[in-house]
Parts: sequence; structure tokens; C-alpha cells
Amino acid sequence: MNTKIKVLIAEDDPFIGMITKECFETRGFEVSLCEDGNKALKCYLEFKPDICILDVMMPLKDGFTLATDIRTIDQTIPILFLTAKSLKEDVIKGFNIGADDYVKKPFSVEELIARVDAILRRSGAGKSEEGKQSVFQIGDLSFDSDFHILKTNKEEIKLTDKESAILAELCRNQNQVTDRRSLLFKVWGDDSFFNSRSLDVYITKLRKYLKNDLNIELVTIRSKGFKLWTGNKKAFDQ
Amino acid sequence: MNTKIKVLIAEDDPFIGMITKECFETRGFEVSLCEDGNKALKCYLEFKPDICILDVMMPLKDGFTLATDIRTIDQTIPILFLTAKSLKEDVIKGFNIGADDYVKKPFSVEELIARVDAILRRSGAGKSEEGKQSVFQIGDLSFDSDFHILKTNKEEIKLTDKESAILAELCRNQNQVTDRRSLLFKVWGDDSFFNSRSLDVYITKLRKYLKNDLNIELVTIRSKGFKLWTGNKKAFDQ
DNA sequence: TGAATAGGTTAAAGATTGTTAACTGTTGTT
DNA sequence: AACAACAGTTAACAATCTTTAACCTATTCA
Repeated sequence: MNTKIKVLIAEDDPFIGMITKECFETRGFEVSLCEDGNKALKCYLEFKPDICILDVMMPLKDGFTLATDIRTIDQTIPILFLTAKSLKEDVIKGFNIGADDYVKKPFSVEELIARVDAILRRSGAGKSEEGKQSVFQIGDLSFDSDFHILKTNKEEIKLTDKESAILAELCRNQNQVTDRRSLLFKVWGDDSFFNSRSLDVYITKLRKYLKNDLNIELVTIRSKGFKLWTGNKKAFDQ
Repeated sequence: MNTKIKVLIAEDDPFIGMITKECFETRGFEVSLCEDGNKALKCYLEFKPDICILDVMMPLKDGFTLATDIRTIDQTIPILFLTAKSLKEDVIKGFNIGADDYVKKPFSVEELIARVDAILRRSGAGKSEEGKQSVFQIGDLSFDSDFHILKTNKEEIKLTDKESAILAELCRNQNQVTDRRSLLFKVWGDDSFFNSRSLDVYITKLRKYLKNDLNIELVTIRSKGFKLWTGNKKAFDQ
């Protein structure tokens, strides 16, 4: 049986294309590599990939146009863009077209593969994995706890490990109190006096990241912990 | 249908136990928490967990004894130890009993969950995942590229991200030439002059780690790349 | 042989992340 | 009001990882 996952890679640089193809193949994927947008569209129809990785800058047909074409045929297939620089407009345009993720060039193939794995894991979820949420919507922001990325409508902030661990925990208890001591244990494995102060330092940092979104508030519940208060009010709010 | 993964946690500290239990439950696991070794053994028989997390220090029956008991019944169930300190004897003892991994106290629950995910991913592998090797055997050493850990028979070295990415790539091409330029692209996404020299610095570092094992040699293939030469000679060697 | 190129090695510089300390403010209790 | 406990904030500090520079050796080829 051949159950390999099929990846379409549209990339005009032959060397980058080849390396990337080879890397995916080494990890058990089946790859079709196309050097321009027209070939990629043709290939999409014949090869029937499970996921598309599209370079934005490409001859004949750019990545965005290609993605739009693909989206008219299939609204659900995961699409990941390779963007030349971190052009904000590109990023926004990409998400509007319905990209699932994007990676900035130059990218390490390690990272690209990690992202593809994540996309596939998520899209193939809903089985025994309901509890395992890794992307959170908080107000107008979205937070990807796997990749430690907090996205606003304007920019994208890379969080550190600890920032991310703490925010993830707060998100899991959105609109509920997150107990201070539990939080210390979950993140540091320990709740000594000094860790405790570190936590406060991180809370300050997180508040700075979140302050632009007026729907979000990271409230202190004195001698209990913190509560991440968001726009998505639920029944148990009070 | 209830396809939740069942986790047995044997931990005598009630607070740590509770936090850990809760964390696993939040992520969709079914958990049974036992406060001593005897209860844990009983629970093992009734609850039939998919994985066991055992504290080494426990009243009535310590983790090692408990693991030995479990191993007489089931030789394959994944076992993960929680060790009080990083006592080397404990670690070695643990692996001799047949542990799959261990985590040092104090541990962050984040980390513990990551390890459990990894163990389950691997033990449940062999499906459409053949290509995705993450633990490599090189000579007498073993290298876990997920957790960046290189284990010798004596010690355990934590590699940095870059060290690990490079070594992983060399391992995938064990006894074959790893092209220098590909390597630069895979790890840095780019092969400028300066990256190139960084690679050489890392090769020096890796050679230091590997020098104790006389079966392993990290050979330079001038103007091509490097070859990780190991004891496991294969047909295509020359 | 000798110049050019590739790679080896070490140390210093730079960047990032996390911890600690010191000072400030706030809340609740007596 | 006065004190203690808790939390907020900032900056200094420390640790770690990566890059860069400098100098050196080995190989290749004209």
C-alpha cells in the first residue's frame, strides 16, 4: 500500500527546489516539483497533492494567482506560501487568499517541514485529539503555541519559550482564573519565591504584547492568579 | 467512541500529581493518578494504560521496582521515569529496566507532555511514517534528533539547535556524502560565505562530541561535503 | 614551487533569553 | 492610619547560543 502524503512544491530556483524535494522525500513524502506557476497548476490537477507549498515570486504565474486558481477548485487543501521577504502586504494578501501558513525566505528546510507537519496534524485532527488545541483565538489576535507566534492584524511577534508557555496556559483557561501556583508548576516545575517573581516579569511582557487589542485584558486576581479576559464571552463568565 | 489515550501517573506529591493530571486531561488524555507504588500496580492491571509515568521516589514501592513488575507482565508498554535529581545511576538503572525516557524533577509539565507525545508518536509509527526517523544509532552512540540529545554509554549531551540539525542531516546520510551546499540550505536556508564558515565551526564541535567513539569518523570530502562514517557498514560503502 | 582555495580551530563579539534585584504601587486587614 | 502581603515595572546581570574574525594547515593545480 502506498499511503505517502503528496506534496506539491512550486519553486523556480532549481537548487532550492531540489534540496527541498529531497528533504521531504527523505521523510517519507511523495513530492512533485514544478518550476513555474503554469506547470504547478497542471500538476495540481494531475498529481492531486495533499498539500501545496508555493513560492510567491515565480515566472509565468505567481504564487498568489496560482493559489487563487487552486482555491476555486478546492477550498480546503492546505496552502503554504514561501515569501521572499517579510513583506507585510504579502503576508496579509496570502492569508486573504486562504493560506494556512507561510515561511519567509531564506528558510531552513527543517522549519518548513515542521510547519507542514503541523498543518497536516491539525487538518487531520478531530480524532483522538480534540483536547490538544495549539492555535488560540484571543480577541482579534491569533496565537500559535506550537510555533510561539502571536499574530495581530498588522504584525507577527515571535514569543520566547516561557512567554509562549505562559500565554498558552492562560489561553486554555480563557475567561477563567488561571491559578498562580499551578501556572508556576506547569511552566517551571516548581514554585519557589524567585520563580514567582519571574512569572510577574513575564506577565508584564505579555501585557505589552496584548495592549493593542482593547478586547483583551490580562487581569490579576489577587492572591489567586490571572485571568485572560477576551471578547469571546462564554456562559461561565461572571 | 472513546479513543482517548490512557496515562497512568504514579506520583506521591499530591499537588504535582494533580497539576500533571489536569494538564494531561486538558490535552485529551485519560488519566489515572496513583499516590504509591502498590496502588499503581493495581491500577495498571485494571486501568490498562497506554503509557506509564512513574516517579522513582515513592512510598511502599519505588518506581524502579514497580517498573520491573510491570515489565514482567508487558515488555512493550512505554515507561517514563520522573527522577528526583539527575543521578546518573538512576538514569542508567532506569534504562536497564527498560525505560523509554525519563524527565528530571523539577520538570515543567510542558516538557513532560512533549516527551510523552514523542514516545507515543514513535511507538505508534511504522504506518505512513517510515521515512521520518528521529532517533539514530551511530556507532555506540544514540542520537535523538527530536530532543537534541546525544547519548554515550557514560553521559548524555544536550546539543544546541544548530548542532542537532547538522548532526541529524549527517545521520540521514550515514556513510554517504552529505553535500556541503545542501547542508547549508537545509540548516540555514542560505549558503553565503559567512554561513559557510559557521558550518565549519559546528563541524569542529561535533567532532569533539564524537571523538570518544573510535567507530565513528566525521570525514571531510574536499569541495564536496562531509561523510559521517560509522561502524554500521552497508552495501554502498566503498 | 607557489599561489589559490578549502577547510580547521580558537577566541572574541553579538544576540537572545531568562533570572534576580531594587524600587514602586496597590490592596486588605487590624 | 499603618502595616504586611502581593503585584508591577525596570534595569542589571548571567547564561547560552550563534556568528564573525583571525590565523593556521592541507590540498590542488598551474
